[in-house]
Amino acid sequence: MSEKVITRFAPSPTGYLHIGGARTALFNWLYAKHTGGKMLLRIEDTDQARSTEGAILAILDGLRWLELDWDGEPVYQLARAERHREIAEQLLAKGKAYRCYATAEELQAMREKARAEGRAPGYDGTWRHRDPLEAPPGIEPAIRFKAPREGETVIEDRVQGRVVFANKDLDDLVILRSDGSPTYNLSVVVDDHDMAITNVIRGDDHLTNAARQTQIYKALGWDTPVFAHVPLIHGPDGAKLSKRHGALGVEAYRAMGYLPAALRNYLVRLGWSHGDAEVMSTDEMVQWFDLEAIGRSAARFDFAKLENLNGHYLRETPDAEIVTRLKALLPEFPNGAALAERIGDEGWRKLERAMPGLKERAKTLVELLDSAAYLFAARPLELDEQAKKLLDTTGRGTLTALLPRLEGAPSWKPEALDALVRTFAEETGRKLGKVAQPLRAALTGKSTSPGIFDVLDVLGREESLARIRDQVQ
RNA sequence: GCCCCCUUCGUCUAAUGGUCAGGACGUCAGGUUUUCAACCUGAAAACAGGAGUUCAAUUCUCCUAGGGGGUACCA
Repeated sequence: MSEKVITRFAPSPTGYLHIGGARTALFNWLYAKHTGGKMLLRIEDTDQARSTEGAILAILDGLRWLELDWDGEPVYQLARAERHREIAEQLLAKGKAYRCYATAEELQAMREKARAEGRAPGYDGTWRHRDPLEAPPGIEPAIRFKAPREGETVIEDRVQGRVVFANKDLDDLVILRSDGSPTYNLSVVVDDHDMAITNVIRGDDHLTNAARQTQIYKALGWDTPVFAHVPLIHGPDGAKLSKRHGALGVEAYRAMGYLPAALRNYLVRLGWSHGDAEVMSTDEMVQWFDLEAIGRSAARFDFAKLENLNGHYLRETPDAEIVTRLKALLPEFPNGAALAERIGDEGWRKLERAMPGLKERAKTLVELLDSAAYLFAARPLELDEQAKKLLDTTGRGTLTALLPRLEGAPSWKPEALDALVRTFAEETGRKLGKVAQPLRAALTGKSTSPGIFDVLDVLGREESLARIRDQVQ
């Protein structure tokens, strides 16, 4: 009878939900779904100086946007400090921990000395056996865990394999600060135990912590969860992911116009694979995901691949949904409010009708909206002097000269252009000689390249295309 | 410094004690397309280096180099 899997995602709210955290959350979520278990969420806010309410909201928002749901209410670690303290006292009572009266300066000196001697820098255990009566007055003690000094601590990691640490390299870590607040390694152990976590899936920057935590589990007589330490994600240059690269919050990816499904698909393939499968549905991911297939080396973040994937998902997304997402995205643009006003209901309708032509050439929602700018541009268009001169003379021949200018000068074949103008005249019910004005109104100059076809898309692309083909032949 | 982890095309990765080392993104060249995009076809592109084990190593072992993580009264 196998226990039901319970994973957890445990971010510390000191910033946004970054891309590495998002992948960790995804892996936890996938593993929980795959095994029919649960994923819990724990906010590790014990660093009160760095934790912020805004960061908590950003993380919850990010998870929701990525559609990674968690079970139950989030657990706030800070609220459990009393319980952590209780366990620290228990350890103290059992002689598995002790009070340490060393000052910050003494600790500093200790580290330097150890380093100079080529030993692992760490607490030397001075207060392990020393009589508390010798404690200097006025110093509040911290409580240190009495780590084993001999032998080794072994972690059977589902990703990293068997990792062995010599106990002599692991010092007596502080579990309760002199101000009475618990430290990370204690809180994590107690919370994971109390929350009945069966699988800890996290970044491999926690590998050493896993060893220390294992020691604490043992001292407490608790079973350790199954560990899986996944490699970190690096920037395009191979260095640690920083703000300079892709270490943006997921909300930045949303703002750049990526779809959650695309981001999930991209992220899951970073460090994990299932044969040659590249594009996979969430259901497939859940079905195929497993910890053993996670690689052991760090992966670099590659925007080009994300873009490609996003374009793929964009093309598969229903038009109406794209419009909905665009509407939701608009407020995040610097000129969002103004743009929203300019578009209006009519604009959204036009946009949805033009969608088939628009979405197949955009890689992101932002690009898509950008290329649709002609639909909502202010009229009349801004034209340069030469274009105006040409317009003034009107007539079909002139239009032929004008259009390429509007287009950013693609090379139109005369007969195709003629057909286009003809089509446009028909569609709009104008006489051939009077097409310039309305066409000018339909096009929008400024940004990007509107593309005559996009105008036709509004009218009904398929039909227009067919007519042009007929006429050109 | 010390401890731990990693190393297959530019990038993400697959596979294997004997393979033409596979796929995807990107790149390049064609095709299709009135532009762009998409799409189709094709091409270039990798086992970090050195020992050892073996009839045979990309695959197993060791060393070196390089990269990464940790080394707090941060998480």
